[in-house]
Amino acid sequence: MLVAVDCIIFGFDGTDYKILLIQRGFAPEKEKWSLMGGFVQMDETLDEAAKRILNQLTGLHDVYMDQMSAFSQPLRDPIERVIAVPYVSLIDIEKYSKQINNDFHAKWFSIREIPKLIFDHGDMVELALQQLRYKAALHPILFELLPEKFTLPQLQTMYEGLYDIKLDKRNFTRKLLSSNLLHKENDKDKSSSKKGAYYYSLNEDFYTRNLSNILPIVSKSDISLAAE
Amino acid sequence: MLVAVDCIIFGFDGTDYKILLIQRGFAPEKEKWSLMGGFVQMDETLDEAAKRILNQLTGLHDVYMDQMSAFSQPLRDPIERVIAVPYVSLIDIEKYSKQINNDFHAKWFSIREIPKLIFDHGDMVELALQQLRYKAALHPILFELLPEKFTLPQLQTMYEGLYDIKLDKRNFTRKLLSSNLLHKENDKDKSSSKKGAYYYSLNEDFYTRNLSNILPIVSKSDISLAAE
DNA sequence: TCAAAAGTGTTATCACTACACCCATGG
DNA sequence: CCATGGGTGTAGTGATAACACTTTTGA
Repeated sequence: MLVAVDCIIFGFDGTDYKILLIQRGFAPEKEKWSLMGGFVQMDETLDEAAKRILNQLTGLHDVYMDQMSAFSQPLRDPIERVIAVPYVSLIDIEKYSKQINNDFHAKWFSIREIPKLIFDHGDMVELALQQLRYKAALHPILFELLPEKFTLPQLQTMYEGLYDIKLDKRNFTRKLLSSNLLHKENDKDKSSSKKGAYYYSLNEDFYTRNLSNILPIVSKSDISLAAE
Repeated sequence: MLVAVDCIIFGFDGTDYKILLIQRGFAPEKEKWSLMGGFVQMDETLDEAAKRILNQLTGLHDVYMDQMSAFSQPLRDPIERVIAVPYVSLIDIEKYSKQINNDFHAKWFSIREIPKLIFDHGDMVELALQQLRYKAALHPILFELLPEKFTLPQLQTMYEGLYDIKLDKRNFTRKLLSSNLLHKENDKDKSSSKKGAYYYSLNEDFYTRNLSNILPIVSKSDISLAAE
């Protein structure tokens, strides 16, 4: 029996959530779009395999990764029995584009326009999104999608996009600022307005201490449909 | 590479949380205490394997089961490479004792007195408990541990035991009753007091609809230490 | 009759929601 | 000078937390 790891790699470009897909260079399903994946080697853990595979594609290290439930339908891969363990990763889309590895013909797709994927990769993506919505409502993980410095309007757009909701600017700002997660910078981002929006950065200490704590950003009613 | 499933089976006896362990009848680690487990067959999914293995030991069907993250240290099993996928199950301890299968020398252990387990099973149990605490704080899953009819004091003891906290009886009652999860029966349980406590049963419809929704029973501060 | 557990209300505090105007700037 | 997006405060409402006495009944 083989065990594989598949990476669902999320990015956010300021407007849309994207996932990174590759075009398979080998049979079966050559040329079809697929998640980046690979077999687990005899001397590595699943986490190590996932890191290795993500690094192969993106060149990135130290990326947020989260193991999902295994996919184990006996016939999910028509050639042989492969149990797949998907990993959700969140990356800063800008960091990636600097380190791109073109061997895999990778491309970002908006999550609203995902092509048909091989095997059960489509289900994996759907589940990954559900889980992202669930988890992001309780824990401040979405910061992983942003660059070091970001603005409050960017942050808000990111949350609004994930749940397809409108949030109140004032309430959102208050909640985030009172969370102690943010550190205000002195400079502004003027790319999207004339006035400019102040940059913020993560309070790293506080962030790592609180990643596993419950710290809801959106309200319960917004996530009820997205439960794990 | 082999893939195995291990079952962490929780029960609650009215006072303590217990897990069901077996005494291994074969090498390696013969006679040592261990989780009930088994290899995944070529024609079954992981969920099916977990159900099969749980049924072998307990005789039970339709049990709450939840897949955890895989354990994949290359040397976790000294004989050969086995990736283990643990499953948390919650069962009504009374139902089990009626259907006990003695082939496996199974025994309930209080979670405060768990013996040394083989391989990394001890870590699995610890992680399972953490996850149970996390999940039970957000979703009404602990009912799976109780018989059809139960009392509010029982329920409260169960929550208090899991988090090692004291809850206010009035606030707890109010929260549970306002949740719509419970249906009051006409009879009382007189086994633990002279006055007797009314039995309640689950509103099944509402329960299944809301299992995946967020419905906190204990407060955030109680679960912060137990995050996934 | 009394010991032991069950049941029941009220108030204060805190978190969440809704809502509208002024500010700064580049063009 | 004006169009555009950024920034800020307050009041009402609902949820949570703290708190103590009465009821029932078997022994």
